[in-house]
Amino acid sequence: MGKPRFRIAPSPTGSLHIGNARTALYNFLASRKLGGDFILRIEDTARDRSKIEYERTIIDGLHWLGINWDEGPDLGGSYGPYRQSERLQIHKEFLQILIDRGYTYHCFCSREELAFERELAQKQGRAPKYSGKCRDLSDEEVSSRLDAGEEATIRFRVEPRIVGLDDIVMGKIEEDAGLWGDFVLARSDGTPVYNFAVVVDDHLMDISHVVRGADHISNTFKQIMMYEALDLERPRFGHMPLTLNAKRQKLSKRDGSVAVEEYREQGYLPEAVVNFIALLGWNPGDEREMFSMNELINVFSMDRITTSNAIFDVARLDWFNGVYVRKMSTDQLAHRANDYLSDLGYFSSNPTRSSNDWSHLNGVPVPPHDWPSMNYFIAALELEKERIRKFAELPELMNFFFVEDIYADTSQLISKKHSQSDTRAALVRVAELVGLQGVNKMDTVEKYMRSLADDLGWRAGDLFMPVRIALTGSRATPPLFETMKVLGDQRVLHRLNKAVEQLSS
RNA sequence: GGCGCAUUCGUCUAGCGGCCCAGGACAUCGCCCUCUCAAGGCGAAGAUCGCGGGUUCGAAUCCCGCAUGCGCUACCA
Repeated sequence: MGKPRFRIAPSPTGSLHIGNARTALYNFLASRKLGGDFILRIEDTARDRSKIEYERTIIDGLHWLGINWDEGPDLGGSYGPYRQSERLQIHKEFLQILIDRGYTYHCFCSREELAFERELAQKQGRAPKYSGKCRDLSDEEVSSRLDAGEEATIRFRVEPRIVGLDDIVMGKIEEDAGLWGDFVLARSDGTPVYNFAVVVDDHLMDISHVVRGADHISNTFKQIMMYEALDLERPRFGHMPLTLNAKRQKLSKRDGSVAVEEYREQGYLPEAVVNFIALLGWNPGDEREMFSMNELINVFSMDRITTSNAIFDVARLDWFNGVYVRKMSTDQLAHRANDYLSDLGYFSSNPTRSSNDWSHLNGVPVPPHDWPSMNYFIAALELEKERIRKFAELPELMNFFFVEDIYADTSQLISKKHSQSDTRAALVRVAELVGLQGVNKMDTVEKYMRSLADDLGWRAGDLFMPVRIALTGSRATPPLFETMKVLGDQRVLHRLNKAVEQLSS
């Protein structure tokens, strides 16, 4: 046997699902850890649900996460083609082997007939398995019905016995094939069914390890039987537990954010998503929990994959993301945030490009003005950095840095402990102070502000809050004086005066 | 209904016969820090290890039942 070869075989029936991403990640990690190959195969078996644009989304999503493969529809490779739909001929050849060896038979039962039988069985409390009605049709009958143009599927003759496997994560498991009934290998239009195609493809692609979701366990038993009928060496199988939603069901499209794309859109960092997902069903055996992709490759091992399903808890993802945000250099963070915001049309370091402004967030229609430089953005971001959980929060958090006029609620503007006119007078004095001192000397501004509060007989906090509201429109902001420094004299004065004006009426 | 797999704090998990009347992390709550919000520090609360039987001197850990959950049960993948 050659080197370890892993694969992921998503079907392009939707964008990259979080569960698929996790399966991909584990396969990727295992392949890198073992110095093997990782293959992407698109399971697009000619179906109404498969769409080529989803293939693109899946590839993009995987790349975004930092997962790369050695062979795939986009890269090629010596085991191609890597789209299942392009392997039809190959599948048919292998199907012919099975037919020649007598493992199959033609089935003329109609879908309606089958559905009816299934329903009946359900109603009577019997296992709904195929009756085997067409199993022993004579060769003459088969060929004459075929000649007459009757449609037929090809079924696999299941010989009742116990099928067992030694699963990488589940251990030894088995199932009684006697319960199955003969299953379909090829549809009446001649196209092979997934369960058969995987076997052929995995074999031809020399896959050594098939690691996939536990929802494939039943399939695996059937596939094992086909490997044997085809007389092929089978790969090692590993079935990993599923990712469940908060209602403890298999994560599905209706659960909202199940697509990796959505997390990207909400401004999560891919390294945080990877870290979080890696720990959903696997752990290093000690209490470490922060891992870069490379560290994951180093410590990953398949025998530490958990056996029970895990619920996807966004709160934990949020925490991971916050940690990564804080850990990153502000420069780097700024570039990432900038890209994110630009994509949303919010912000561009190139002033001529965007016509968007930040002000729609509080409903005040202010035209864009004074387009900030990257340095200004970085300075502002530096202050917000430890308050960010994901980039989607950025506009709300940083809004006040970028609009000309912020909206300050008059009642919020008035110090809780003091009257409107007293607050107004206090703000006038703050404005004088700023006008005199300049906001850049932050340390002294703070000193002066504190002594001003003393003069007024106010507690410092009672003075700072109205100023904060006047400058930012919010009660929750970065430290006041640093914020003033970033805003600069002009903005600070302008806003202070506005607030004074507002309090005058 | 049948079959398969799973079952430790709300969530992710550690644990593979004595170190566990169960450890860590997220979330929650409290305190400290503090100009607000965060971040950070400290602390609290939170799991009769799904239930019932065994085995054993001793079980979260092994065995058997039951319950629950999830998955599969298609001419879907």
